[in-house]
Amino acid sequence: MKRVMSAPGFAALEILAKGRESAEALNSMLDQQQLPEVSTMPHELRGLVEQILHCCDRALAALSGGTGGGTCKKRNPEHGSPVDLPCTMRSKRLRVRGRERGIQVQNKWTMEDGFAWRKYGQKNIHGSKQPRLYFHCSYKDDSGCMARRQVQQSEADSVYVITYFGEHTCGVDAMAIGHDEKMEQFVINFGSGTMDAQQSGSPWSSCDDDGLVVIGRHRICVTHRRMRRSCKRAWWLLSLSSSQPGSYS
DNA sequence: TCCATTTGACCCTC
DNA sequence: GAGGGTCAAATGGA
Repeated sequence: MKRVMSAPGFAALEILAKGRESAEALNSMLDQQQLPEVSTMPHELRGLVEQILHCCDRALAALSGGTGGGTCKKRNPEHGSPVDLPCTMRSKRLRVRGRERGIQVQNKWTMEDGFAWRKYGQKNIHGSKQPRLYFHCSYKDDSGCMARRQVQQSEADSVYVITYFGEHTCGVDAMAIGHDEKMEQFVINFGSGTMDAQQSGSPWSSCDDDGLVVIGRHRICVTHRRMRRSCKRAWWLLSLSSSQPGSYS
């Protein structure tokens, strides 16, 4: 996916770099225990800091036109083209050679992260009471986005442990959209009508085939019906997360 | 009718 | 062979 860097793009890069710097500073403060009042939950804080850093890295990589930072493993490019394989029985699936190492993040309140995920599997893990859930990007079919994640709830403290694999190449970075804007600022426009997402019930009923979403200063063309559906879900999830104390929206 | 989720089976790695 | 990851048919909701 080729991108052209615009002036606002450079500005966003600058802001993201600054945000990353701040997160790193916070991380080092946690390392040195300089925040005694939060020492009761450094684990969660560490997870959040790592998540912020990860998000910044991904956003920076996306804006820079790359497919991701050097820390992320790429999936086997052959995956997802089962037609190339012998189709006897159900043996047309391909697997990645060797275990991938993902980026692990812990989240206390929700498994939502702003991206649109589609669940494709669930597995009871040996020695764990909580099942592990498997998700891939909702735009996998549309954009060939190979981002995946695994979610497992910790038995002890109900923390969601989320492990990310691969990079979002779908170009829809809902995380970047949702995290620096207040819900009150969200204006969502589908086709002809414009309305405040907070005031109306759901603005999505007015969408047409040339839908346009405007969230704060961000504009996203949504011409694919399935994509609009995912956006609708994302809007609903954002509404939910904004009402949860401590959520990172 | 379309799409997301569920779930059992298949396949791979260790 | 055990355990984990993914596929894809079945199912249900909008």
